[in-house]
Amino acid sequence: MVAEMKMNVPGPRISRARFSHIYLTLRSRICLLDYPPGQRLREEDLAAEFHTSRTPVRRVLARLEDEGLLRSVHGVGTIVTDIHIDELQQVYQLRVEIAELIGKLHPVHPGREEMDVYKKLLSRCEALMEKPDAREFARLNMEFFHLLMRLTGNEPLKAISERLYYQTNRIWLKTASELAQYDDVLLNEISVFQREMTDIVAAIECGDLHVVGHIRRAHIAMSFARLYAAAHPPEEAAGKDIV
Amino acid sequence: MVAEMKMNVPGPRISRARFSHIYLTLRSRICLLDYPPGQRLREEDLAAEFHTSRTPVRRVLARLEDEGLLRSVHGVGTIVTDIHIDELQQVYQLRVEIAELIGKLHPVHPGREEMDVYKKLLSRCEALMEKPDAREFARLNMEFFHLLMRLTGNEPLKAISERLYYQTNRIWLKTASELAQYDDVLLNEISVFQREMTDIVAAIECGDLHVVGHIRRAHIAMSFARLYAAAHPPEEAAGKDIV
DNA sequence: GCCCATGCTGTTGTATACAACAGGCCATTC
DNA sequence: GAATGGCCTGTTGTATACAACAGCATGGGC
Repeated sequence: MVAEMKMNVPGPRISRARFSHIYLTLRSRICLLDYPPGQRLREEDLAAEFHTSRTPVRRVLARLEDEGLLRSVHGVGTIVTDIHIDELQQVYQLRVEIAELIGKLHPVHPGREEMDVYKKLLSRCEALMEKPDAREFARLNMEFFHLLMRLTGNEPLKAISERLYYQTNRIWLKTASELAQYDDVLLNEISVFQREMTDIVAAIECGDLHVVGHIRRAHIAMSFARLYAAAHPPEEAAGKDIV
Repeated sequence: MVAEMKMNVPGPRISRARFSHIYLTLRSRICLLDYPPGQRLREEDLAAEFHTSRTPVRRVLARLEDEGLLRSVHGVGTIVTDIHIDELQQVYQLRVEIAELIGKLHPVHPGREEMDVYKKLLSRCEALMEKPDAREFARLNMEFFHLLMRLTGNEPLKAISERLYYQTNRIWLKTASELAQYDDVLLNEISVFQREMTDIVAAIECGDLHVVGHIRRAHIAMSFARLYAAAHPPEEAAGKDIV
């Protein structure tokens, strides 16, 4: 009820809504590589696009910089940060540990209509197997993540998990786009993802949210291992050398 | 050499240093209750105090608002958030889980001079037993926390732990200041803290940083339990009712 | 006497002009 | 011809004027 009372506040609402809109839009563009690493963003361009001035835009950019997605340099520009799997190892290690807390802290069992959303994502994933598309895969991954976050009622946990997720989720698209065996890798990744979703949905239907955490943990760890292996070819000549 | 060239960059350095200074100062004031919950901060006053304009101050306030320490309301003011133990339960639950990760992820064993700092804090704690002082206790607690953070090399873990710590660490000072048996509670709390520090120092000297995490976890959980009990008297009439 | 409307005051949010800064271009010089 | 110095452009950081907003007091109407 307290939350609903806040909905009545009209003044700050439009301000916060605009901030949220710009923030989510830019974050999405960064994570889908619409703004690839190294891209320079001009504050005035963004201000014009969102029909506002630089001031609100700078608020958003400052937050994205806090989260490690941007870097503003005086006199140069605001640049999308580059990422490398080596620098993300710590984030992945933390994500692995925290993944288990979903389903452990304040577990929330989804209702029927929420399960339908899972089913819908699963069918979209099957369709993706027929017609692979990296961007759609990335979107699916993000939507699935946000759905998983609804399994816990612990708000700080949600916020932290989301922050860490968005610090790492670009790396897959970036690595994939640099790889030679693009289609093979993509198809394999989709297949793995499909299995993860299937397993997690099964675990939820069993009512055991702890298991969801374990599955998730395993998949995050394996995902990192695959990315790490792709960036560090095992001694002998690999398919393609990055760097 | 490349790193040293960046040391010559004067421009952004002073900007970031100023931001950091204002941020740390305000956060400290909030957490030491120099700015008690409900206090209204005027952006112009802060700007004058730090010899700058509202713009940089607003950057800091925005971040403190993100972290839940402030709340800006258009047309009203920027207000220090009020806190209640019930609303912090989720944060505490998360802190309990995350505490164990210190010493587990990328453990860093302190050197001799760092151990001396621990010893120095311990002696300050002993002195505090003789002459209890809530504010000095809070400071000691904060310094000890920051020292503990040096036990891990995982930077994201540090950042998250710090964020969660500062979301909760005011509640003790606030609860204590509202309590009747002020001195007794304070002395007991110092005593408990002294035991925690002693145990943790012993664990570090044994070289087992995992144990440090377990000790820390136990103490955070117990600290929450004591605060919760103080706010929710066990049915029958207690010493004093809050609310 | 009470109630409502309206203006007043003080605050945060926004827009914008200006300062500080980095990088590249070009002319000048050795 | 190459190197170096200064200028020039474009960008982010800062300061400040103005708009939007909430709360309160005050006065008029009933």
